[in-house]
Amino acid sequence: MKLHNSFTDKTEEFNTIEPNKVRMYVCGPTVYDNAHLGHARCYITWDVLYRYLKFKGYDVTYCRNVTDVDDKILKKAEKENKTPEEVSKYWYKAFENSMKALNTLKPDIEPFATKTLGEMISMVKDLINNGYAYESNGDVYFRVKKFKDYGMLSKQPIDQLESGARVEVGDLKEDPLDFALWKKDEKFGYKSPWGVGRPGWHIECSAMSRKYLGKTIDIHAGGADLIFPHHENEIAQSECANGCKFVNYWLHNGFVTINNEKMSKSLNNFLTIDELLKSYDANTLRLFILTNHYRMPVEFSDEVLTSAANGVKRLLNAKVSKIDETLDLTQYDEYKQFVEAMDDDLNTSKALAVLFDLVNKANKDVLYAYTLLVKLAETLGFNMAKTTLSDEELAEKVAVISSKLDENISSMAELIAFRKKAREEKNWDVADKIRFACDEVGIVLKDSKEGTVWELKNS
RNA sequence: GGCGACAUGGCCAAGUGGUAAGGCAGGAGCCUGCAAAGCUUUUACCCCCAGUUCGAAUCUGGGUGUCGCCUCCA
Repeated sequence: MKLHNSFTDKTEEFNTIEPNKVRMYVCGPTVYDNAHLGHARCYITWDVLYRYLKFKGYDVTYCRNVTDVDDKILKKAEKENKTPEEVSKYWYKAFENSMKALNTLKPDIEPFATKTLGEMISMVKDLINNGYAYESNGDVYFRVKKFKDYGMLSKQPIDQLESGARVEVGDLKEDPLDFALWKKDEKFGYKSPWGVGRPGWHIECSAMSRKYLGKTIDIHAGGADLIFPHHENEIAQSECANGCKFVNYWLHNGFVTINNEKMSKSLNNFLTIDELLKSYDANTLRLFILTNHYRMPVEFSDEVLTSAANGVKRLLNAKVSKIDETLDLTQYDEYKQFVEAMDDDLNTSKALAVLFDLVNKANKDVLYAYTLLVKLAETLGFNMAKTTLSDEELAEKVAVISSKLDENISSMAELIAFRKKAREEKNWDVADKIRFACDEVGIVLKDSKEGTVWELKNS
């Protein structure tokens, strides 16, 4: 398969370090507030990559960190008179719930920054020892100029960066470009060889990636806004500390915009995942996101979301036939087209076209179509299961219908049989009355030549 | 100022040299007691200009417009 590598700016054949094994790292959230649609795009995109790599048969280790030490968390803690741990724990839980609601798979490893401090400190020590970093009044900074490849990822000419950099009066840095590896903080800090302080944001990812995945990894992914300075700095730290290449493939997703502006916390124009899930379901958000290529910007609008919601209906309305586990799905053209599309730098838009083609075939009773549709749709993370009711819930609904009709009916099968008889007698008043009674409890009756089936509304 | 991305039918969107996938919305037809769903069918020469080529949405140059990064940010 091919993936677009931001480092080389080329779409390259994907080769793993170890045969059949993939180690991927995704920059996770800083947990201090609700996750919004922009986060959803990022984590759904990499969820699809994770799922697809597994689908391809790779043994994948997916690591996504949780940043739980950060200025924003501390600020919030002070404001709400809580400990930083309480704040980060609360918002991590919220994040986890949102991710679950979006039907994303849990990463294999979700390290917390505060639990990886040892690795960070040892990495900073290494950098000081080999001259890439220096201590300055309790802070530790990275000597950017010493790393000759600095700017390779973001393609920033180093002199341009310098002219744009702010030179602060009384700065503790040797050079304005230098960035913090460790920051003095006597109030909320942790013990270190340089006094009490906190790690810089960039070192967290370098350390967690090294601890859990190793010095050189296959994939490192995240939002495009992390390219500079975050990922640039990670490369500098990791390669200088480890003396080897850090990442083989850098992958970045595009932004969600709203009213033609990047959706972000600072612009305060974001829609949270939880809010959105009140109006649109997880499949809808996923379809909305996967309709676009992951590197393209995506403009949010209710119109587009509604369009996605209707698309999901078409997917789920595909005529159900029995899932046949014995089929060799790989032999079908649609399977090959799907794989070809996804192999081409995750062309989900094309892959979706294959899914819709299968919907059409399923509706025309092509035997393998439904089985293949479900299998491929689930590979993209769609939930193809029909919403169902527990026996108790259904019995309750039947009881309500029964009382409305003034009949003694104890099951849906009985109800449908009762209605069938009425229809055969062309007793339309009774048949319609049953339809309306069902409708009131959220059940839709679908008549066809083969008989009548019931479904839940909006599913 | 530096670096980069994008501009395809009413909306969204794929396609990166050979005469434009797919989804949504709309029209027409079929099916249908009703309802829902479904099936068939229908609408583009791809921002503008110049160039390369037998041939370009697709390559080159110029223009216009929109967005992003260069500070925390998915």
